[in-house]
Amino acid sequence: MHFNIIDVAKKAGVSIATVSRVINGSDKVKAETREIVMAVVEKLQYVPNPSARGLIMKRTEAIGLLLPDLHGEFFSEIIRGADNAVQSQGYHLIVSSSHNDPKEIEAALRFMRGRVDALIIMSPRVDSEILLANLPKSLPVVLLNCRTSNPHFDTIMTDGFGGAKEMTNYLIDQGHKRIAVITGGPTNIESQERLRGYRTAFTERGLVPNKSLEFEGNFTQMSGYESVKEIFKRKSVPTAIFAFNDSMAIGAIKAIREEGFKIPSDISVCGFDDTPMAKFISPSLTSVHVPIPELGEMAIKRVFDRLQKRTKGAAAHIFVPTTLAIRNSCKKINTMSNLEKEDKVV
Amino acid sequence: MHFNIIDVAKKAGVSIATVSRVINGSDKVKAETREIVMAVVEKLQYVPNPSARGLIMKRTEAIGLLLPDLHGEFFSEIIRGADNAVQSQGYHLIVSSSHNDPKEIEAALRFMRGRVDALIIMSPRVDSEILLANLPKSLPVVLLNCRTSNPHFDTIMTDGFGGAKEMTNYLIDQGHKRIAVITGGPTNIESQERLRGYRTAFTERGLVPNKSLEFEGNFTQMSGYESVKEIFKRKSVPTAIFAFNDSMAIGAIKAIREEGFKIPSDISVCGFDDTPMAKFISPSLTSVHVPIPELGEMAIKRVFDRLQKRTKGAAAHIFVPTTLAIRNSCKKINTMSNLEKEDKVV
DNA sequence: CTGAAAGCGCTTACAG
DNA sequence: CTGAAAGCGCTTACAG
Repeated sequence: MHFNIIDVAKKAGVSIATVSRVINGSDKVKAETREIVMAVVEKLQYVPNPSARGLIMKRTEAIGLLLPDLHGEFFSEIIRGADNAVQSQGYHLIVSSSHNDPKEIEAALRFMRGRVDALIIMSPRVDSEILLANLPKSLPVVLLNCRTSNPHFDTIMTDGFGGAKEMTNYLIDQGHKRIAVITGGPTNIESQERLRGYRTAFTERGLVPNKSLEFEGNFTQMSGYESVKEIFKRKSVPTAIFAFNDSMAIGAIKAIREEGFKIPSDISVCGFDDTPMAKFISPSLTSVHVPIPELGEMAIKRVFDRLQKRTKGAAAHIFVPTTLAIRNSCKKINTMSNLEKEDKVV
Repeated sequence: MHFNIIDVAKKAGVSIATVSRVINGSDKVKAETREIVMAVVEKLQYVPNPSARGLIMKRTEAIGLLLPDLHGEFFSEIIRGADNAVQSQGYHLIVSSSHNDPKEIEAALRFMRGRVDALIIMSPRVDSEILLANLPKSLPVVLLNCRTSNPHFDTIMTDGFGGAKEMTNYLIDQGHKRIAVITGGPTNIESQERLRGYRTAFTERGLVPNKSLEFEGNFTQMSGYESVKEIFKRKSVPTAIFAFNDSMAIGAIKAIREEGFKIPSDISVCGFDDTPMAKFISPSLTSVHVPIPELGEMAIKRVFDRLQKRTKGAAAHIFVPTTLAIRNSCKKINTMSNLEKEDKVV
């Protein structure tokens, strides 16, 4: 049903070697011959078998992208950036997602092997680090926001520590003292970094971060919502809530309103990532801006550098700074009115 | 650097045929032999070359998913549903996105050919239909929300017409007469269906749909925002705005508020798709519920049915009904107060 | 400029 | 139960 190179060769009256040369744009083919072959290729809609090609050329023209999850806008923005960058090079992206436990990651890694020329991995779970060590040395790999103990790989790291610290400082500067955080869980490296930044902001000012204000979420809207419900069971409510991503912030906002509080006048809320959604919700969400599609682009660029041997040297470790996107969901604290609220909740 | 089947055979002291049998779980291998081979496989971390395998077996254990775009939560939810279904069968998903013009679709299709055992295609752009005709007949294909003139393919269609009609009727029942829509553009089949549903709701009641209330968006938040800005330049403001997806509804809400109107008391807003976000924003968004991850799952299920020859017969055409998710962004109209608003805007 | 032939790494009848 | 050999569809030195 599919035509192969022999069919084309026969129909064009040449050898398969010549067909191959035409397909691959070799310059040592007579123009006339090329035209004959091309005409047959067109007519037969011939496309070379990628397996046969991959087998002999050891090149697949595909880049693998391994993603942990697919909730919210964050990962689709990563894919968007990566796909654009890849397509501009005539390559293709093979995305594999929903990998949260080591077994699945291993299966995905095995699958990718031999099917891609390079790999971009986002594996924020700490315990999946070991798997990465098993990757063949010959395969260019870029680790995106992974724990970075293996210096063999190129890495790109968002400054989660700095971003969270800056945001926390911003809140403290606004007079907030009781600042709750909703994390992304203890095994998530990005969450760990952000938590470290949050705590450091306090200690650098001689304050003591209050661990009872650290709540565990999992980056979904629902977990932001539920964490806030949890927060409101406590004796005193914080004046600000810092969710470690925008999805949880949105969930938090809903819960806060259900409890009868206004944002930002009663409670300030901020997020992390600055997904496209952030500026559209109301109040518009103050968030730590991460250049998300650019992250995907950078990873792809780095991969192509490796592939084209432009960089044979040591692994690069790129550190991506974050900025504060200040909008309307946080407000300078009015100490008096806040105390009133706390009373109300007891 | 990579070991191949010959390395394993040598090290295990058997032929490559035996290694192959062990790898593929053939039952005609002595248990003892199998163990020896497996031990070597483990030690060498041997993984069969997928190109060689694909070349001879004509099976890749991958399903292709062709997506038009990647904005918002809709497509990532599709991927999520599909990936889950695929993984449960030991298969893998190859996602290719950002294909909006026929050239890119063609490139993606060519790339997929030979790399996947089946294909799921979302190509809502009308003019890309021709490309699909060129797909090899031997490849199982499921068309997801595509124009469905080619009866050769399996199709899955969301009831955009019915959903939009139902929503429009709901708004009319609430007393709305001036209901603006923000579409997804004239070449998008899903938008066309929804627009048809919207118009039909009016005509079935003996009303005439007002074309000056149809605004063109492109499914992004920003286009929802800008469409509303456009709407407010008109002499009289509608009492309800029906955005053809949730992202545009969220953009619309922002713009409406900037113009000083309240939702839903001044203007009702509703969306389409019912993405996870919808219930979390405020006011919670009334939307046409589409079972998004299930759409991905259904497509995969259908593909496996084909692959396993369970269904050799004619193509299936699955029609997925939608339901109304009524929340707090739409309100029964108060005619008086609305007239006041219209005056205010002139 | 073109063709015959080797070889990429696997699977699978075919013998034994 | 196991091995030798053919063949999947391509590319690429090697001759000519």
